[in-house]
Parts: sequence; C-alpha cells; structure tokens
Amino acid sequence: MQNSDAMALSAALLAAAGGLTQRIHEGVVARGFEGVRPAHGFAFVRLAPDGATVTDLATHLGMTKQAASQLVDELVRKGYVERRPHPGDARARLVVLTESGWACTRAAEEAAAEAVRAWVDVLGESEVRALRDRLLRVAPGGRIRPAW
Amino acid sequence: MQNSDAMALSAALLAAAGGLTQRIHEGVVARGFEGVRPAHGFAFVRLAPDGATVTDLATHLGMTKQAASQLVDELVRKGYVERRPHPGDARARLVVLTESGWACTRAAEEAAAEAVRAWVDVLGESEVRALRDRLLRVAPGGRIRPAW
DNA sequence: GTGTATTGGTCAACCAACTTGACTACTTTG
DNA sequence: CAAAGTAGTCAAGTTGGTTGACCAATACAC
Repeated sequence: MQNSDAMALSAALLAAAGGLTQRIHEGVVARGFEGVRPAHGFAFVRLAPDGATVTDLATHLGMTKQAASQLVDELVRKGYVERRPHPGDARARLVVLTESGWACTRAAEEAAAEAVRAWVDVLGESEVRALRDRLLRVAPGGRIRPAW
Repeated sequence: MQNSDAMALSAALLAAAGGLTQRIHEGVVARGFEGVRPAHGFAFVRLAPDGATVTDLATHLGMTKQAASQLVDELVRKGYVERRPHPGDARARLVVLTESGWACTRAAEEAAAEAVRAWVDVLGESEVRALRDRLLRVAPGGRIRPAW
C-alpha cells in the first residue's frame, strides 16, 4: 500500500466525516433547533443516558473542565440542559437534559439516520453495515471530539 | 436500519476521523515540524501541485479570504510557503510551497501511511482497500475541511 | 477523629483563530 | 474609458477555547 493510497483514504475519511457532521447539523437546524453547534451534539450523547458531571463531559469532549463548564452554561441559557445536585457527592453537580434537550437529541438522531440513508442509496444496506463494522474495529471506543 | 445504527456509524466515523487527524499531526511533529496545525495540512494539499491564490485557498478550506490570508501570513513566517506574483493577473498572488513546505508535506504523507498501516494490521489490506473505496463513493470530491 | 492531599466546580484574565467591514489595486465588461 | 467586479490586505470585534487562582467537599493516612 502506497503513501498515495493512505492519503486517498485519509482524504475520503475526513471528507465523509465533515460532510456527515454538516448534514446532521443542517438537519437539526431544519427541525427548528437554533443556536446549537456540532460540539453540543457530542455533549448530548454523553448526557443522554443519566446525565454527567462537568468533568466527565470535559474528558469526553477532550477539553478543559473550564471550557466544558462554559459550554454547559450556554446550554443552560438555551434551555437544553440543567444542573442538578449530585446524589452522593455534594461537590459535584449532575448535568441532565431537559425535555427540550431530549427533543434536540432525537432530532439529531433523525438527521443522522437521514444522512446515512443517502449512503445506503449509493452503497446498499449491507455495504453500509460493513462500513460501520470496519470503522468500529478501527476506532474502538474512540473518543468523539473535534477532529482538530 | 435504525436510528441507533446511524448513530453508531456516525460516532465510529467521527472517532476514526479524529483519531486519524491526531495521528497524522503527531507523526508530523515527530518528524521535526513544529508549529503546524492540521488546518495547515489541508492548505498544503491545495498548494501542492502548482500553488494557489489566497481566494482559492479560502474556498477550499471553507473560510473567509481574510482568514486564509492570515493563515498564509503564518505559513510564510514559518517558512513553509511564499507569495509570488501571479503570472497573468497582477492583482493576484500565487502562494507556493517552499522546499521546507514540500518536506512537511512528505512528512504528512508518511505519517498518514503509518496510521493507515495500523489499520491494515487490524483489518487486513483488502478490507482497508474496501473501506477506502466505499468512503470514496460516499464522499466523492468531498471538500476537506474542518469537520465542524 | 483530625490534618493533608485530592477532586469537582467556578471565576477571571488571557489567547488564538476566525469573522465582519472598509479600503486599495487591478481587471473585465460594455 | 467608465462602471462594475475581483484579488488582496488592514483593522477591529467575536468566539471558543486556555491557563491560573481559588473554594467547597471528599478521601486518605495515621
């Protein structure tokens, strides 16, 4: 495998990732959620099950806890999350999605499904599934964070 | 295909893209090129064949021409590119790679090849090739730009 | 149990990458 | 050749992050 092949793969991967992110973002906006950035989506993913602490979020997003705290401030201001006292640790605060936050998360899922459907049209379902499985093996437990 | 599948695919894709970018960047730094950011790499790709104008670069990178101009300033200061008069249009200036810029580009290619090699170890060469082909079909001529 | 170190979170000041707006120099169009 | 458009830069402002200092609560050592 030559260097040029590696570059072609890299370029395709980055283009695909960029395009996907853009499509999801557009889909979310089209569903009426304004003022959300892609980074918020990654926060939502982490918050979705049971909430998370600011420090958890910071680790997950690959940023400082101060930056994560600012991001949470912004999401609180926009009504997508709220800070609740942490049961069992009075220092910590649990950041959880509001109903609006859940709605936005569902919108993002729909938008992602829509984007992937376009890929299914090109590659067929089994190929897309194979693509997913290979990516999962190559980026196991990969932290989802800004590409740079 | 369910929404959750789409999310898994999206997450894997973004994680892979992020990881790849990081590895390439680390590889470039390890080869002695300091003060380069991933965004510079995307500029290099565009400049590599014959150079490009600032406006070209801006379009390619998805930013304003002012921002592209600042980026070029920085690369000039670091010795990776230089501005030359544009043959045939006295308004424009052709931004071209210096020898150092070419060396950095080659380093990035090596780093990318190295990162992809790690994938070959996991998936095998034919699978990686298949991955590349599928991504190319899904993101044809995709503009390479920050994922978000 | 009490003192020390660690952890979760915030406030404040700063920085870097990018934006918008205003402008000059050259080119194209009619 | 005048009017409109294009390439590029300068300057100022915004934004999303950083580093550093700090407080409150918890965990650990003895």
